[in-house]
Amino acid sequence: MYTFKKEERLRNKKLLDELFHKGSSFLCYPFRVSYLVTALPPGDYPVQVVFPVARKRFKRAVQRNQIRRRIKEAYRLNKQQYLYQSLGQSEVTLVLSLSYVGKEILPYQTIEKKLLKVFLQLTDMISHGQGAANN
RNA sequence: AGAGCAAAACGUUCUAUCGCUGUUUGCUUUCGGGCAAAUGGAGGAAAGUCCGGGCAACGCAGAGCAUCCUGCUUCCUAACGGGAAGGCGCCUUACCAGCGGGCGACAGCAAGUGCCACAGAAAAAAUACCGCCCCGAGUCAUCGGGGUAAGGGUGAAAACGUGAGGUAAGAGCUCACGGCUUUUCCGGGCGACCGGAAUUGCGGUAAACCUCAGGAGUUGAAAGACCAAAUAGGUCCCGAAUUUAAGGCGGCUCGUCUUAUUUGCCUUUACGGCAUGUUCGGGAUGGGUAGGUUGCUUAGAGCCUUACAGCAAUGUAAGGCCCAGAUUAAUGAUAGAAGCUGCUGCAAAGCAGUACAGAACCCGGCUUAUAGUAAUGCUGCUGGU
RNA sequence: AGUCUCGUAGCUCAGUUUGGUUAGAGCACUACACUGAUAAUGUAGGGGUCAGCAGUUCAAAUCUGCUCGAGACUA
Repeated sequence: MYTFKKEERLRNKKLLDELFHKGSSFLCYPFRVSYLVTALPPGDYPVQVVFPVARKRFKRAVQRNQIRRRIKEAYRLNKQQYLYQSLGQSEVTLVLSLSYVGKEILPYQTIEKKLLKVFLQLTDMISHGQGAANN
């Protein structure tokens, strides 16, 4: 349930390129969210995700690790309730990237709050896009 | 006792909940895996990439030149630009000596070449502004020629320093003492070097060119080795079809017309066959790409303890131990408690802080960052003036 | 993980090879002149920790070491 295994992480280089070239994106501070609806056969997990933190913004590897771990933790604890359920209704698979574009390291509670907002906005856009395609 | 400097060593711990990843064992499986349990999971610098190795691929007859690096001696080491001990120089109370402490890119400028701005007479085989001395001229103001580096002044630096002799005035020109230096000899030391005697000489600069001595093949795990599906193309084999070139026209993946004169051989010609070229289909083969396995992480220049050798760096022997292995990249998040430091407070307690920083093939160093602890040493001692 | 280059005025660059006299050039900025006014032009002027810290040297932007920052390359 609250898992985060290899299969949930985006590990394919080609898919990653495709995501940034063809995918849609929006900004929800402190995240820049890119996503792509794929035609992959849905396995156990409907979303493959990656959390990039730019070296330009944070020089030290320790800082980047800290941010990435906090985002990962927030994602792990909340994805089932807020993301998978709403996606399960529309039966799509997603490739997702949550880029951190903030200038300082935010505390965990703030990150979690923002991430929930991102989930809300994302599911809204997905369902809207599906509806438009059907029409 | 406090403060400052140097500095070996250390550089948080525990509990709960939810996770990530390696290994082992068990169970299970649709043979891809899944589940459960046990157990391991960042550093003193993992950093900078400044040196040195291992390892790997490629290259390689030998010698010289070029380029780059190192530079007191001996030792340690797999090796080093690292370390240890020693020598020498500088600093350490007003001076000297010895000891103690700190620092030192510390071979050679007496192999050659170059450079030393401005100032100053002169910056190196020299030179004369003032001054000093001699000679000549003179209208007695001075002028001309010569000698002179002792004095003035300049400069970061001025031809070794002090005293005496000497001289027209001077000058290592000569002598005595002293400083550094070359060569030779004697003594001590493995050696750098030290002490003594004689002797040669006296600007600086080699992080200037250079000389001498020693060293360096190139490229780095994105090195390299292997695997088998899919896709595109290469080569070979088999089968089928077809067979020159240029131009024009039309309904333009094709047909037709004109010209050159009709791919080569067998054959009188046609048909046919073989070769060549093109197209299609099938098979084989080796190479490349996304991917996977390996290199790779239990067995080494490994860690801990003890003994011995050595002033020490370090070595030898014995016993014990097994200690991260990710790959869009794990080693965590949250909450609470404790420890340490500072402030407030009689106290209880409260508040604030808890650094620098994240493995990526592996080691040995160096350098840099670092909250807070901290063994130990020094910040001088002795003698003489 | 590895390799290499660069850092000089507000901006773009010289100067670094071979150390030396006041670190220059263009654009930009300020003042004045010209004009009814602006632009252009002319004259004058200000503005530099030569990325930082040490060392060598009489003397360092230049030579040497270390640090910081920026950029490029190796698939």
